Amino acid sequence: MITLAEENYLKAILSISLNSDGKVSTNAIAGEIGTSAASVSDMLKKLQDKKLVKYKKYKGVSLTKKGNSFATSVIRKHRLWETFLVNNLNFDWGEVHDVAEQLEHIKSEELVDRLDAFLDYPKFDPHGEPIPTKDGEISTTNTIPLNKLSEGTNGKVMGVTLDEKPFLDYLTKLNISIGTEIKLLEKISFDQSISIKTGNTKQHISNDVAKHLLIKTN
Amino acid sequence: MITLAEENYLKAILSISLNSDGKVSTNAIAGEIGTSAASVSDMLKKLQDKKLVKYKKYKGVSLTKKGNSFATSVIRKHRLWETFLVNNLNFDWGEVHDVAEQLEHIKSEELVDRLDAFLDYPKFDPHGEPIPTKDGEISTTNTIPLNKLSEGTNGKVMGVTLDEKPFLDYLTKLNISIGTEIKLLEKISFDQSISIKTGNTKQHISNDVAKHLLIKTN
DNA sequence: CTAAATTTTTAGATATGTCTAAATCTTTTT
DNA sequence: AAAAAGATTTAGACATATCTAAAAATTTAG
Repeated sequence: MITLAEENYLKAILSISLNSDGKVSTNAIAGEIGTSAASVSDMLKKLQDKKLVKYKKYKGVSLTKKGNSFATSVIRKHRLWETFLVNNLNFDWGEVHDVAEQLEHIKSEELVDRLDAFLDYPKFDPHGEPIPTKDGEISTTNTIPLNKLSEGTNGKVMGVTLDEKPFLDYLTKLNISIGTEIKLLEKISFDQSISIKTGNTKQHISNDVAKHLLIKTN
Repeated sequence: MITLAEENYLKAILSISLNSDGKVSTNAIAGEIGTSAASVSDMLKKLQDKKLVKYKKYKGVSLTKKGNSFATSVIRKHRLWETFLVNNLNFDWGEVHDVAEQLEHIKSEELVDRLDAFLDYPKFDPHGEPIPTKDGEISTTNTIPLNKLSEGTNGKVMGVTLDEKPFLDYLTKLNISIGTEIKLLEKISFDQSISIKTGNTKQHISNDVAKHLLIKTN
């Protein structure tokens, strides 16, 4: 049996490896989970024993096929539950993360499958993130972060890559959500901040915000 | 913070005290939870420290107002989730217990309230058991167990008091569910088994089955 | 290419919740 | 009312998952 803590470690390792390449470091995991490097070290040994990760001391870690499958399944559950919370229980997209973090650990294949059917097999969650299928496939989209666009380009917001309330609340305040049309007006080289136009409004946002907005160009 | 194990103990204590009076014994709790009397003893001390139960060594235990409130809340969540699973995810009434045992521990007031609204404030769960309201009120019904009815009486099944798959599957096989009209034909004094008529079918069931069927007489 | 800085691991504790076996208290039986 | 039976508690372990502090390995910098 896989425990709740183990599931969280696997999910963290998968998250990190999706945004970087090569082995995942102990410190990166500690940062992601919010625990000490010592605890991570301990846990990596346990995950190794269970054949969920490949781990060499001081050399970082990577998921085995089995570990990847568990991690993907947790992400699938998380995103399906977020979809349910927003679509059916009328939660705001900034309010669902913490509850979904709990719901993702409910153990029942049948439940996940039926929830998926109830939601009519959604492909993306309320943040525009792809929902892995039952077989673990994650659809990719040809989107790029807003901060990588060149000046004068038009596009549409397809997703956000940060699921934290302060960030999502700020986007709501800026009138930005999934589907919003955005034109990149100007990039300031000094601090990488950018000017954008949404509707008839000109706004200025930091690079930290822009890098978490996934854009599909027109 | 109240832990998952503590919630289960409180729920068990409430369940037992609803079906008996006076203090709840260590052994009864051990039986309900499926653990040893020693573990129960340990846990009762912790619950006492948290002011969730009143406990005197060797003298049994009872819930404080605070403990009762937590326990009722867990039962509320359990029954709301069972309702969701049956009504919306098309689970059979015998399949929902184990999943609901997990879902009942999800921590979010907001989630429970919104689920309640989504389900349109149901008063009874799929087994006919009353769902406590947000303020902890549990509606009572004037039903009696089938084995307490007198011969010749007609009535309708309003609920079952056992949420276990083998029992519920057997009822399904007997064509008995919530709403079924039943006439008690004969009580056998030897083993307290009874003959009943449902629709045009005569059937014979044991006292163990009959005592878990709640009947409202016509 | 050594020395300092950083990262990672080990060692030793702590908290939770469980267990078995033994001791103690309570209830029942004779 | 003493002995036996039953229920409950204590004592001592164990597993999980965490922590801090110290040690060891690796990486970076001069």
